[in-house]
Amino acid sequence: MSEQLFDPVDHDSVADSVVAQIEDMLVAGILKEGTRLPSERNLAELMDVSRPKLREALKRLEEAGLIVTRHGEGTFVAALTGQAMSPALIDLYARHPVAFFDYLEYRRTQEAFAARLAAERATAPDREIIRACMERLRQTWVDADDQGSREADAAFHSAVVDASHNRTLIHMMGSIFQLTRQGVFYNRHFLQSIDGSGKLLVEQHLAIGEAILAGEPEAAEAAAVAHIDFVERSFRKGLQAHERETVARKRSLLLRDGG
Amino acid sequence: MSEQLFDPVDHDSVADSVVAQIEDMLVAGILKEGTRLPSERNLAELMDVSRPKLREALKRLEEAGLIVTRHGEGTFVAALTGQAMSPALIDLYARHPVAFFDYLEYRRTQEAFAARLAAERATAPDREIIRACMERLRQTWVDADDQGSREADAAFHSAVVDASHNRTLIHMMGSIFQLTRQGVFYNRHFLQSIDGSGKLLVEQHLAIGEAILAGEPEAAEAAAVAHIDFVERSFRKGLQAHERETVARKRSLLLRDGG
DNA sequence: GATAAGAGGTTTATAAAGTTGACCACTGAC
DNA sequence: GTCAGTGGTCAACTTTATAAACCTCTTATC
Repeated sequence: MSEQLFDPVDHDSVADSVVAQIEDMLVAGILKEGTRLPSERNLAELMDVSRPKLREALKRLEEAGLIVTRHGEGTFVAALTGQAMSPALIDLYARHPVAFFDYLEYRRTQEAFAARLAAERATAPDREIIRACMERLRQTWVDADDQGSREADAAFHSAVVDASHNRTLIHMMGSIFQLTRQGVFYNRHFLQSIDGSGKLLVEQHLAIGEAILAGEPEAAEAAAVAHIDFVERSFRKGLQAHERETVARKRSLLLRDGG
Repeated sequence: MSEQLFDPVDHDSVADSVVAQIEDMLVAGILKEGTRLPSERNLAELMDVSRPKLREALKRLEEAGLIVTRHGEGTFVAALTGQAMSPALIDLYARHPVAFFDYLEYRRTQEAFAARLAAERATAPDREIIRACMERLRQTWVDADDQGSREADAAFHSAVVDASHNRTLIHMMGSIFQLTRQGVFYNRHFLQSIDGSGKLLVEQHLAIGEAILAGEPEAAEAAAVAHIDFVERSFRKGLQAHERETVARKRSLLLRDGG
């Protein structure tokens, strides 16, 4: 957190700007894996930069694992997802908070679907696992065990998806949980923005679990949607509060230093 | 609207970045009129730029009427508001869409307050003027007269504030209406984002007016809040739709050019 | 198999932008 | 009148970016 009223300017180079734009297009899904980029000469012209500077940017993107260049053939978006998201894509997402809202939007529909199917199809072993996860969620909250809570959260959602017995869903959600498991969005700022203590989160997880165990598809779906809605509202509020804090701090700096 | 998949990079100079940061601080209310900026040597160090480049930026801000420099004394934020907002501040606000939300937030409370007082205190002449404004709103909508609608809108809100008989409120809202009267936010994009036709807007204005004429403070206040809430929701939706359109267009460009 | 076009890869010279540092003039406090 | 701190100006140097030329690889065509 800066204590300064005036921030140092970015001094972004031309290559920095090119990298930023291409990364934004990757995050937004405009550029998908396998896509061939325009030739270097063409792209340099489109982006109004010199070819050496464009090449500098492309080299950095290649070193980050986001693109591949082939001598004599062209430049392509690298394979970013498969069984799991590539480290390159995970790192990219982590540096783009806006991706979190898309991530939640996707998760909302997928997890509502998963919760509904799980309520209909959970087997006895599925129920055992879900029950165990629920207990673990309670216990790690009581123990104020952050790392444990994160693992319990991911285990719970994974168990719900497994209980849906829909292979495609299980497969696709594997990549999504990669983000959660590696703590991409579970950072200090995020956790603080939610309810202070996290108790509401635990209760929401338990509500989903109980609806599944009771075999109530509508209730399970509604609880899953409510959970993700809550997370999104909290996160948005946290961002807005952070922005206001920054502005207020700068205002107070001005008063302190004389104005 | 760009038809290109890749946009030219900004090529912002160091001076551009300095100007942008200081303008942001002016819009955010961090730097207020009369405030003395740090010395050039100090500010250059804080912002991590050379002194000649800082001076280039300050010169542009001075030419824009936002700051004043005095040889041997220092650099100060110019007088930006008084009876009315300075052209410099109006121009600055126009270039910062985020200011619109603050503007609406401020208007919401002020106009709710004004509507309530107007319902309690409107005299017979006040009512005549408000009635005439309501008729003008209806007529300009029927005639599809955009310019007339804009003028009728401002006249109506101004009449409501006048009917409140609170001198401070009348005085303060004068500057706010400056923005509306000069069409700062009533641009094509904004009008399109609201309901397509604007009929709902007219109905909301009439609801406020009718509550005032009927002498119902609570109803007048609620109608004013609902009106501003509607405008804000519509504008926010318009911005989001615009962003999605841009992303979708770039995606379709990729498919068309081969991918 | 040879050729051509279009791709990526490298290097040099030049131009543009930015920084460093020194000095001048004005203002206000003492 | 002096001094410190402010804005104002300018030259020399460094860094960044651009333009242009050339090399090497790949693929399609004949």
